[in-house]
Amino acid sequence: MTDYDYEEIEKKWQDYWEKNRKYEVEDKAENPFYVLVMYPYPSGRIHMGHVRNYTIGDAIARFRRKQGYDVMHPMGWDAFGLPAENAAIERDADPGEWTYDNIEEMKEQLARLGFSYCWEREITTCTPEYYRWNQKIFLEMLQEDLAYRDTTAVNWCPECETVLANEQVQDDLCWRCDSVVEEKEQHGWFLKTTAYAEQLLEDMEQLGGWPERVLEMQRNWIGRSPGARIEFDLDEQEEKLTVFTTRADTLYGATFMALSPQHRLARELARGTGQEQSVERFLERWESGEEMSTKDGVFTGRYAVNPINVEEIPIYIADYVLIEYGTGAIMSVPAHDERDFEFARHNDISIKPVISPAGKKPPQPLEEAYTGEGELINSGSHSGLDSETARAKIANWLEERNLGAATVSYRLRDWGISRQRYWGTPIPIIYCEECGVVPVPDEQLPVELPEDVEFTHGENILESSGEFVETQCPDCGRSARRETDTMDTFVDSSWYYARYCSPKESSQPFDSELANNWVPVDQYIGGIEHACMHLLYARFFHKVMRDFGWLDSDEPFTRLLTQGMVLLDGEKMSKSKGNVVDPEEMQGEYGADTVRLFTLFAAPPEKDLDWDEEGVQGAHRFLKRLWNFLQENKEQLSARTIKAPVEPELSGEASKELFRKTHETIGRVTRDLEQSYQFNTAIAACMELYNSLQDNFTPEVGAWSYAVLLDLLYPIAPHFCNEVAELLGHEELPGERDWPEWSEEAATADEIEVVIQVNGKVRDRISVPAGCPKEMMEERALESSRIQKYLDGSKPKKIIVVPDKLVNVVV
RNA sequence: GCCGGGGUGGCGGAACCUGGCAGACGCUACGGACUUAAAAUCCGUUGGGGUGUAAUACCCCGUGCGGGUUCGAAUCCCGCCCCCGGCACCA
Repeated sequence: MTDYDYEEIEKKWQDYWEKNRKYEVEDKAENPFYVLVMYPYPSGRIHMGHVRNYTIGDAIARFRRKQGYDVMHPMGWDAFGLPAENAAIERDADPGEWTYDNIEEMKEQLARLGFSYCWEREITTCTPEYYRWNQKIFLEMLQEDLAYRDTTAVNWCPECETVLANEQVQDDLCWRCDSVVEEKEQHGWFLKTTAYAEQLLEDMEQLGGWPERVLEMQRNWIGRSPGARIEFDLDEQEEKLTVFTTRADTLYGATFMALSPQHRLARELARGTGQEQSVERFLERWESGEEMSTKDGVFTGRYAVNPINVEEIPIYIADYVLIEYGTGAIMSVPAHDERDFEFARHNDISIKPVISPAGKKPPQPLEEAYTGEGELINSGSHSGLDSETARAKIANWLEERNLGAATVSYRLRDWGISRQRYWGTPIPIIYCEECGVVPVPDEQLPVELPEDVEFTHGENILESSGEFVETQCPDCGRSARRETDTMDTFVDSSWYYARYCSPKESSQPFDSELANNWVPVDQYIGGIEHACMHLLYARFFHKVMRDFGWLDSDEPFTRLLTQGMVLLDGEKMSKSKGNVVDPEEMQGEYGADTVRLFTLFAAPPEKDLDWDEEGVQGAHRFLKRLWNFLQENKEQLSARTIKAPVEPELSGEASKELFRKTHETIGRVTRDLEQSYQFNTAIAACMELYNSLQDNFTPEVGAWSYAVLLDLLYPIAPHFCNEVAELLGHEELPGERDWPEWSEEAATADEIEVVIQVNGKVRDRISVPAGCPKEMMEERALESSRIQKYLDGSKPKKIIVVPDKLVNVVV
């Protein structure tokens, strides 16, 4: 009897897969299935989060292959980014070399875990062959007015020394390093994600295969809010004041206006009103960062005219008005908005109720704002309307007079992609004193990263390259300067899934025909932390590329699985806490198949998984038991070809039960994997089958049943299953043969144990033939002596019979 | 505050969609076998309480809390509590 030598076995099959190029797939597959896992940043070491992510992906890929699909399961590297550059600054390393070395190392680690990638499709985003297409796409967007340059307040991460997009700031902290983000005025390039806000929302209808949680997060992030834009005339001024409101129905109740302290008219309005000093004092307090509340504000000395009733209302500057939402100015209706109410009370501004809650009169004086809907009062010709109708009518009324219009406001901002860092895609723009902003012409792409740079903190490294910065204007030929910012690395990952379909394409980002054959990705797998970053950007890119005519589909990822985190003792693993479990160590100690098995068994994929070494040992024990079972029953299990037994030919209870259990298990595992990738329950079913195999082993069913078990476990523990099948002399290995078939009928027992209840409580169990008629079940139930006892000679009130399940006797 | 997800043994989790034996499967713990001994392995017990026996057995309670629907509720409905996540002076 030989021991289960996972080390040797795993090495052997990994070599076999590599040598025979088992996981390559044709560009034009007949039966395509695209499984994609979020590619890693090549930090040099894989961690448990990667292992979990890639194990799920690999099991899905192997399962679908066995189902007969042509599976594309590619892998690549999110190879631009800060760590390489920091290594260059701190250790004088070459960022490219550092990155490529890491890639080599991680590739080996992935291979040791037995992942079945199409390595010939590998992409590395820091190569000019890849990033030149970032540049191309950017220029196309520029042409279509989807990219623009602007100077605004941006998020600055002092640690990363770069600007961040709004999505990359979480609770005022940098998503990557958790530093507090600062506000800074800076120029930069933006992509018009807002132009697609509506589609990004609408097309969620097509994303039935996404977790509701992620869709909800994106919905919140986009923050659609339908309302109206309304223009207010200013007294003695040419300018108008534009506001956004969701409550145009309360327009008659607007008794003041409020501007954000950052509004461009904030200072200007006060000029010549005698309020200059108060305004100036307030703004200085505000600018110094003083803590303020809803009550804080100052009168500008000016008035605006409410367009609907021509009333003059005072204009204030108020701390509670945000510059970044709507127009940075609001019409204030204290009777119907809590904040406006508080401000009005504190600053002695009149409060005028214009909405009355269903059938009631608003109390006088008003104790609090009524923010609900109702019937319009004090609203001139619009009085008597309900809120909803009034909103439409008033918007119409304004539009006819050119004073406003119905509009939709979004929380989503355009995506700022400029990064003041070296290790990224150069933005292909040239600044010429004569011609202004000039795009780099196609034939000059790629704009490559220069090597004559000095790696230092504190400044944009690209600036230090004379060779790079100094250039000629493509239009006029005079000397000009290149843009020295690089692109956000999320640009790379926004379209990489399409590049995998034609990774070596050299005349365009990807071959549309090939991409349309694979895209959208059938199953995408990754962490939920990308819900409002990568997953939103990729959806945006996909729609843009569709509108360029490059893709047919509306969405990049049909189904999305967001796997949970890997924890240790309920805590996130981190180097600083020193509670990191090293995948390599685990794989060395128990083998890749065990690590894979445990990872998939310990929790459903979308939940967090607490790493538990005793659980790992349990998984290892299961494989060893299967191995030993083979060793002990080798002769009876051996077979060249696997033939499913036919039920009528079976003799004996054990054979029949094992036959039934095997069919049942195939059904359960197939459903678990196909519908929701619930590997944990699928594995539990396999363990049950093994338990039954031990209890009910017979030569006539055993060999087949054991072979089926290998098929079912193959996606999870591929080395093990192949090895065992080979030892048994199977002509075709689990990795090559089809997913087993089953029938519902064969999975159903001839005799079924049904429960007999009295008043809903189980009192007895009897065995009846499957499909037993109701009358017979009822009769048999009443015959039971235990039931008789409860009946106590009296007649049952009612009897409920559920075929093949139970009889409930009501007394 | 608004929205989404969740609450089941000592632990991870199953059954929830589609009402019908709660606790599958695994881990831990305990007891036993094997061993000079230990590890490994194997067998048994493992929600709480009780009755009973050599033993098979039997009864009551139990899925966050309170109500409802139903012959029957972890599952469906209503109200509440708690936890996790997203958004948040968003006009």
